[in-house]
Amino acid sequence: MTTPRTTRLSRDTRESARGIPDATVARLPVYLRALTELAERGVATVSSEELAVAAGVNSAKLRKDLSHLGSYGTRGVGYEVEYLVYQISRELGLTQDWRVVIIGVGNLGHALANYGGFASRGFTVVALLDADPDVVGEHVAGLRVRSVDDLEDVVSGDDVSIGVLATPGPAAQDLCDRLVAVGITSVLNFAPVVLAVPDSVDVRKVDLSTELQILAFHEQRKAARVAVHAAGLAAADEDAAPVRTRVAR
Amino acid sequence: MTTPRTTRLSRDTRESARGIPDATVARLPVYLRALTELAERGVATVSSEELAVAAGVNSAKLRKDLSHLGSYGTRGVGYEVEYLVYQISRELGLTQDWRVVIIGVGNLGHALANYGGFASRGFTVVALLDADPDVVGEHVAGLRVRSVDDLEDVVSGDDVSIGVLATPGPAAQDLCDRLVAVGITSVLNFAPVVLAVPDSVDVRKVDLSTELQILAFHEQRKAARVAVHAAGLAAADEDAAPVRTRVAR
DNA sequence: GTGACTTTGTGCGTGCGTTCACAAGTTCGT
DNA sequence: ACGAACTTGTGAACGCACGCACAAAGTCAC
Repeated sequence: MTTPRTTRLSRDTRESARGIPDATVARLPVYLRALTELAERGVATVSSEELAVAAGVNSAKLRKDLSHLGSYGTRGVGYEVEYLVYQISRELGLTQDWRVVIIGVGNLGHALANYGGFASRGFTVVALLDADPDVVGEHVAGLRVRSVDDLEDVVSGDDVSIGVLATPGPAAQDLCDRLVAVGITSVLNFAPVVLAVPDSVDVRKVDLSTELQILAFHEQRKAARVAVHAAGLAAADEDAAPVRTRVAR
Repeated sequence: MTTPRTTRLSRDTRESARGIPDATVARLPVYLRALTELAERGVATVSSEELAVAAGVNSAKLRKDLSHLGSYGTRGVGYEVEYLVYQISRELGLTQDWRVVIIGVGNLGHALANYGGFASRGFTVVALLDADPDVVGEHVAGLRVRSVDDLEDVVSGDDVSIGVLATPGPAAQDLCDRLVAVGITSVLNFAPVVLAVPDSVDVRKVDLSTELQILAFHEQRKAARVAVHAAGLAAADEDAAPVRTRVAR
């Protein structure tokens, strides 16, 4: 979701050779994390039911997801943890190192640069860029912050494939355009804007404010339901009637 | 998706009177943001097509989404921006103030506490909690960081309805349990763990590492496709033959 | 080797979400 | 007043995803 959810990731809906459904891909990292934990605890084998509980999904769904990667389980036994970790990692492309550039070293950029989860999974932050001259030159997470003016140099020179935008909203589209122009094809966007990119570029958006608003909606609905129950059905009818007038405006 | 997807938000699938599909709810904040921008630019009226472009969705989908809220458009004209902003805000529950507590004031917690998008949309951070004695007592975003020991006091005393977990993974489940115990029914989880909660509690998870891994998958697939094309169809056929399984699977 | 037991892999029905395409309603020019 | 142009709201078709339920395949005890 997704959702949070996704932006333009299914430009090619044709079921390709190893066509793994997007919904499955989105869950693989969760499985991977659960499996890694199991491995660290020394667990050698796991059933779909156990893993499903750990990942917070239905066991049938888990099995179907894994079946898209191949038949890596053993009936009557389960899945070998280490082996499955490797297979999922390979499928996700985590057996190679991905070079990442983070643009925007404010509060969020700091957090991202220091986030251990990146480095631990084959992602290497190769550069931090910021537009603020006061920030440029600072050392964050072992890297010297460089100016956004160097964007083209950094991305072209080094073999960077993923750009992370942690800037204020207004700056994001321009920087995104520049990233795309230098050949970046994957962008993780934390700025509160909808980025326009060519079809060949994948964008995923993470929006804190959006998530809170979705929670607020459900929270409100829960509160309303309780209120209706408390007030009885008569009150609910009163509410429903005026809504019809509102349709006519 | 997206994507960052959702955890157990459809416990009650029954299409209620105002039953708005989850997929629609997830997009309303995006529409709201686009509309707010238009309003600030002084735009009075917008067509579904224009708004759809601004929000990065299909115009038919946009119209269907909005139709779930009621008939707020005018045929031949479009939607009145201010009015639509109000209607969506009301539907999302943003006309009331939601009180939020942030737990974990590390890099990410700092970023969250200082994030303008919260306050601007009816969310008030009423407390920051941390387990680290060195952090407790610091002032962040105009609030004094308090100890997690005060969690129960803070949440019960004040009328807090949403908890944000920005702690390391291992601490999250315990803190979540305590939040639930004191009556919190909505949790936004940044910790890299799958939280176990009662059905009555909504959890949304934001996972930076997951997002990057999904991007890596697509990036890898793009690279693979290019490689096949570059190698020519002969090579592709060689591949295809053994993978006749590819067709029949 | 055989039968009881466990667990995977998947065919199938169902429901949700997306998109098309068009009727219904509104404005504008003449 | 009327027709052309526009735009919303929605019926209907389609496709994807989920989850049930079971056959296939393996293990274990004896």
